[in-house]
Amino acid sequence: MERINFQVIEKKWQKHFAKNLLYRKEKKAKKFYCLEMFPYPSGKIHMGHVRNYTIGDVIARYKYLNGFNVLHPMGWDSFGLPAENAAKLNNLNPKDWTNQNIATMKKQLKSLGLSIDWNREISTCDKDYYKHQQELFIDLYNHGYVSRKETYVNWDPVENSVLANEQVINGRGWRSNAIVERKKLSQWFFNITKLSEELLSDLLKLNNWPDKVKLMQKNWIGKSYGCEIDFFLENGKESLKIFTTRPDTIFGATFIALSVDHPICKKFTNKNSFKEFKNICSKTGTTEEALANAEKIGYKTDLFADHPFISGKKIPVFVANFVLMDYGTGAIFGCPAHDQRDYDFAKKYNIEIIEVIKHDKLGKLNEAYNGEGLLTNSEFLNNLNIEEAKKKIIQLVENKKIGKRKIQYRLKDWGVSRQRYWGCPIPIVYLEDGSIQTVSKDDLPIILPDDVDLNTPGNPLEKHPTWKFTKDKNGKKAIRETDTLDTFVDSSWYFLRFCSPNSKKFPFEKDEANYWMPVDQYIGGVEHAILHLLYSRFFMKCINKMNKQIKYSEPFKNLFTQGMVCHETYKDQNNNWLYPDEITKLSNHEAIKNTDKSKVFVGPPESMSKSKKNTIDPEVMITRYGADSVRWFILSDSPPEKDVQWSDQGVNSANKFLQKIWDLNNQIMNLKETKSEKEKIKNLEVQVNYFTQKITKSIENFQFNVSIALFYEVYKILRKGLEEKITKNILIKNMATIMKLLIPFTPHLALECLSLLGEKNFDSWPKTDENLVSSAIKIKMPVQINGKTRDILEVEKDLSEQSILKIVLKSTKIKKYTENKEIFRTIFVKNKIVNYIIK
RNA sequence: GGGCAAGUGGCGGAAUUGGUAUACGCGCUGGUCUUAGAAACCAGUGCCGCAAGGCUUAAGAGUUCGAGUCUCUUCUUGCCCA
Repeated sequence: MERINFQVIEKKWQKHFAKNLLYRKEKKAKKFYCLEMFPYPSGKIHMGHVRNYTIGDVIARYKYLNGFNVLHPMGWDSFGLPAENAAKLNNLNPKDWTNQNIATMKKQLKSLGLSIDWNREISTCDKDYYKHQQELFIDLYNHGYVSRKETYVNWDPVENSVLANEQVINGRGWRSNAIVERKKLSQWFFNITKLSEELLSDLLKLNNWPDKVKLMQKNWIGKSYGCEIDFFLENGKESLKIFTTRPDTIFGATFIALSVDHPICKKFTNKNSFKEFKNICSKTGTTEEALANAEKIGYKTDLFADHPFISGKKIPVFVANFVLMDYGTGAIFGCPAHDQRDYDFAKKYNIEIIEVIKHDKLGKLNEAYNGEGLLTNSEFLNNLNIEEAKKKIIQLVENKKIGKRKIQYRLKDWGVSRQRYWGCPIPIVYLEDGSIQTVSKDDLPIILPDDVDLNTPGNPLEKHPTWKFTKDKNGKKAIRETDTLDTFVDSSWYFLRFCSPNSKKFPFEKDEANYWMPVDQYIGGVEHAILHLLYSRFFMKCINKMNKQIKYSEPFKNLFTQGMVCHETYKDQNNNWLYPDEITKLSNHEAIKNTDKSKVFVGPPESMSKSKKNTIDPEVMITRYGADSVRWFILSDSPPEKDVQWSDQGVNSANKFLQKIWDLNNQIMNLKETKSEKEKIKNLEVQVNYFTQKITKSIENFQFNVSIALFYEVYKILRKGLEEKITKNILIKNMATIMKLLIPFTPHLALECLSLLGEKNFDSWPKTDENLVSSAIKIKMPVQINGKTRDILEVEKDLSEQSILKIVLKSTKIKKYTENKEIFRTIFVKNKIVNYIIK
């Protein structure tokens, strides 16, 4: 068997891909924008990238072969903290480190044979990119989508720096291990909450997004209906506006809790006891989870409020650590019987507990009850269910003019300030009189300085000797904003930039954006289900509103979330992780360490990560087996939306099969002229047509693992055709059909085979002859007795019940069961099944 | 604690959506070739049984001529939110 040299043909065809893009000359052709989430240039590509970009490549090539004008670009999400850390470690500039990684990874991606249009490559850390981002920031600012607010951040006192929520682990900084504090800082925000309702309701339009992702976004936005109610303080002049989603429990209200930042707390700021309390509060983190798990503590004020529906009832006012100023009104009423936090709080501070919802353990409460039930102890609300009671009480509150029904969202504004160097500078200056100005668009880009000191803690731009000193539009002294933008901003509009990546004037050219957008197929990991996708939707909506010439308000028409790539983990006797090539497997569950032959503990497959050392380097695999084999394997073993387990045997067998295809192709070409009967020819053509249909359908359904199973089957049919010496031209024609179907999966091999077969047309998808298949193909019809299959008939399609029954009568297998028995019912479903019910 | 998925051989997984369960691949077993290994090829491979046959889609019930697929209960495992 002649073996193919993958390295040689892959290089050859990759040169071809670099010149031949997936464009149609006719601009009239229907467009298809295929986009995979762009990578962070961390150093080398990993198997997750291989899977993501292979899936995208199959779709892009398939659409192209079906006549679409395809946009399939790639870029780099190249700002972010890892570059700063790596730069410190290696004594490099983040820019150099990043660009080195980009060069490496680009070469690796090319070696996969992806159909990417590299002319459109963008990099978010490139000033030509972030210049336009600064412009967008100014536009958003001018349209009221940007604001500056004081807010609490996670502050690492050792690093002198703000931490993102995910950088806080068990209340400590991920790097310094210092206890994280809450610190109030002035930060820039994108006012995403202005569009909460639209972001929620437009989810209904996204018919081709996974339900799972839509649900996650829905929960994240968290729309709830509630009520604001004024509680008057004893003096009768001042009132506290509280927000609640459970107004039905108002008769169970036994205390009021305020956020430490509530305006009324100014009354106590001089008291030492309050200062001390506030200080303790600042020690808890800012996440919802941190607050939920933190011990509930309160500060009892000397204030009392009047219960709005029970005359004469006084309710104590507390300040509590679990009430947040940026949710609702910063004040709640506590109903300990039916809210666990309130219950914990009431137990601790000896507050009255009144149950107002009937349930099994009424009167014997040992935790809050928040299930269904009828109202009790609630005067005019008694015996209503929760929904009825909510309606009635809100009506009364509105009648009494002490509050109103209110819709509340869990979604918070998007804080975009980062006290970091390696990010997009914010185009804002501060004047000496304290006023704030946006930088003139003519002065963009504001370029990051190269000469920064990353080795002392704190914000590098702030400490730069000269960078921040500048002048405003009128020549007045000014200081630049030294925070940079969250890197999620960079990825919130890159899909628009790809439409016209070289535009000097605009972030994107309107005509190009209107032609290519929305993205027809977006592919990426489910880990971006909430933030990245929500922020991108927000940007698209803002751009649509700010500039009516952009037609679209949703960026991604179809979304596909692929699963992760997993591998077993290995640990040695000392509990250290081992790389797969440091061990030798003896059996499925046993392995030994290569160095000292000691026993290795084999762990279950987990998603590949450097920390667990269960990674496989794609470059090594591509060198060993070729890109086509790696692509083939990564698609073959699992449905794309599920996790896949990497297996060396799997990729090896992929390689073997591709060798067989190559061998078959050669044998067909080397065949001496043959001639066979018409019957055999027809049979082969029917089969190839049939598989063409099935493979096409499986691609449309994103079932690439099924496509691959079908290729194995159709290979056997062609191989049989060769052995039966079917007419050479027919074999060539049918082999070429299958090789065209193979282009999206293993483009190098498929194109090499096609060119040897003498095929000139490389860019159309095989058409199938539906009639040929349906008229010629015999179907297998199971014959059941009492629902159990007893025989399988091979019959022509569309036979009537009568003709089928005639054939059934001849079956000895069936006779055995029907002899001397009464058939009292026959079920016949055309082309499907016959079922006799006998006694 | 709440919500959403999912559970099919030794393993990854198929099943034209209610109609042959276990396609295809891996692994395993036996054989051919080879000095040997690798590779290649042939045959077998859900379970029980010598066989006829019976059983089998996490467990149990239900609807149906017929259930992996629909309904209910229970269990288990993931993911998201708390």
